[in-house]
Amino acid sequence: MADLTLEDIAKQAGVSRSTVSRVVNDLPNVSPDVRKRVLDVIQKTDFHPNAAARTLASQRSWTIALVLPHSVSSFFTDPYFPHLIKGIAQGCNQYNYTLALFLVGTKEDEDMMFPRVARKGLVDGVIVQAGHHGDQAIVGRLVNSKIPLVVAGRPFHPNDVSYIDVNNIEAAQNAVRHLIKLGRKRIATIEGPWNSTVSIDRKEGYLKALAENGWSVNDTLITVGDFTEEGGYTAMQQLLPQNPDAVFAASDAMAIGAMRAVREAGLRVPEDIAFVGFDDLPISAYTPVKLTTVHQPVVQFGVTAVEMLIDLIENGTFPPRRVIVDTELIVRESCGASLTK
Amino acid sequence: MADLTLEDIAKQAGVSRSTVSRVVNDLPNVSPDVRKRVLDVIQKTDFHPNAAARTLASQRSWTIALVLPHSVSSFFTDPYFPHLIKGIAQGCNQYNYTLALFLVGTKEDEDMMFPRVARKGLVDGVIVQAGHHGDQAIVGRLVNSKIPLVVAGRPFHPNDVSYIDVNNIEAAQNAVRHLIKLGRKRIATIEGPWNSTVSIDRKEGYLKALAENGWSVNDTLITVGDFTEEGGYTAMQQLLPQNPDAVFAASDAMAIGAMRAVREAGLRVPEDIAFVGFDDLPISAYTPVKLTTVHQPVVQFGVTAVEMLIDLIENGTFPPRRVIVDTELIVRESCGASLTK
DNA sequence: AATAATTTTGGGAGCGCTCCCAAGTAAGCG
DNA sequence: CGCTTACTTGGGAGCGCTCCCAAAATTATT
Repeated sequence: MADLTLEDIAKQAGVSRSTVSRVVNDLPNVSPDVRKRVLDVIQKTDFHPNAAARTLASQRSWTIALVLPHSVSSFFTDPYFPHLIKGIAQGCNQYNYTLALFLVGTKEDEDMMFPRVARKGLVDGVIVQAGHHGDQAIVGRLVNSKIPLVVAGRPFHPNDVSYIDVNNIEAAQNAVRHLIKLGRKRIATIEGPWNSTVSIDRKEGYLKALAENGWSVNDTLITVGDFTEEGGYTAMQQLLPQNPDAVFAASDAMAIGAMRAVREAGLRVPEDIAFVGFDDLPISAYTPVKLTTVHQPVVQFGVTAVEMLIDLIENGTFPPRRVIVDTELIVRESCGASLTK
Repeated sequence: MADLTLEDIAKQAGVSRSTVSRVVNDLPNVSPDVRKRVLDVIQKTDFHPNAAARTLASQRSWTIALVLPHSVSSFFTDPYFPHLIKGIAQGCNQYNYTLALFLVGTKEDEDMMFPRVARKGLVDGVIVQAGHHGDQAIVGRLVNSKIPLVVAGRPFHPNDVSYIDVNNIEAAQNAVRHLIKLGRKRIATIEGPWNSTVSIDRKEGYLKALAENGWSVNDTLITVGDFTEEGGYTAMQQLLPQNPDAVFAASDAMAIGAMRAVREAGLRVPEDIAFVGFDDLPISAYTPVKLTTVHQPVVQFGVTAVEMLIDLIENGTFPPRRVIVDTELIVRESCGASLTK
């Protein structure tokens, strides 16, 4: 009931503190009967070793930090974040780590978070969500602090940092390839804002798909949104006069907004204009015309990020590790695949 | 650069370990010039005290746990969770606490989480999201462990536990009152599942609003959903033959599904049937007919939960504290308020 | 100027573990 | 049966802090 220590358990089991420690940590070289006796006492007394003492003595906290810069309000609407959190929490559970969460909204938040994460004795390593230009300051400070670090999403300056990212380029390329294969000729894109690596890569995939078919790029078929429904709507209005017969949107939210613009213009999806989105939002399966989109395995992504980080913690941070995760194209109605059957 | 200790700083500043400790912890009884000298060394060397050592010596970790049972998939779609996390993270920042996040999906997760949270030296207190019947086991174990605990959401057995909840009863009552004031006569409700206190309370609010007007309850105007869009749609189909002229839905998702059913039946919102929802989802401001709904101050709710917990940590857990947070009715189009003008 | 009251400073003890080394015990082998 | 080689066990030292108490320095009081 009261606060027990190793020594208390040792006394009750008639052994030494060291032996109890060995049992608790599941180390070898303890005779079976002694181990059992100690285990019984531990069970009976519901003993749990003090985490702080263990951390102090072993210089390992078995805790990792997840740093989420949430300047973007998409934190509240994009299911990416809950899925990422779930994946990372799951990875932590699996490897017996505790997860410390740092939401960084303001510079003050950052200054508060930083010493905690960088100082010894609290966390063994850090996963930081980056990929937006505004996150680079945090990433830089983290890199300088020499703590084991995994960046989720490709950072702007990926030298010497370990990161995990979705294969945005190939995913986008596949999406556009799919539209080409379905016979679309004037394929437009609504890209994301310039300040994220995600946008940059998805656009590159679009361009590569055109290039591999020997198509030239038509700049009037390229517009830029801000990853929101509104942004997609506005971008589509600019696109409409160019008579595209297909659109690859760099996010589902933008695709949904763009389809709304198409509907309001009296055109049909997918007959007149086909759509492929990106993200596989839950709602994309329920839109008036169900959206064909790129699905990212976000939960698995989170688990893998944890595994990478543990590798860095245990085996050193050099050389930096890279993991690029593949995606899946979910074919539904908006691309018009069913029309050609 | 290397790992500094209090002793190192003390040597460099020409004082004792104790004095540095006093400066670091901002304690009185240090002469101004000595304090400055120590502060300068700390600044120059970028020293941060070791968290584990501090925790071990002071028996305070300055960390709180947030336990989120996420059996329900609404974790990924309901912005309630990100907002709650944000509020709690914000509260932690404000009071210099670190947040440890535990996502509990399975029984194994629970068994993993539990010793961590209950054992000394890791967290000083716990906030657990409850209010669903399935969460009661976790709440029970937490209560038994005697660790300072705040439940977010009214638990099923609220005796001797401190909790914070939204004023669901009054909020629902106000919503229904609003419909009554607008002249609606056959007001139906789509309630949530039986296994959550939220559902129970929102239904009670509905009943109270009828009662205070001397209306009798018409059981055929009461249906039950599961908080999802689909559930609302199905419930509304049952309701339609009863010719309600208004519906109070216990969640926005259900309201949105129900409005879809109304539209498909060829009826108009709000002319034929008025709607009030609950939750104020971001999408509710963009539905074909903008949804009148109850807004909950979730971020502030989270901050307050942290404040409650800190109070329990510092001043003991007895007597249990209660906080009931007020809500706001957001009047948009679906209730028909603008029709009567 | 001497004493008392107060403030500032230093150092020992201890928080509850892990890690290392030495001592003790059992097993292996000619 | 004595010796080497394993395995098992116990205890000291130390992780880097906080807290307490006593010593030293400063200030107030008569």
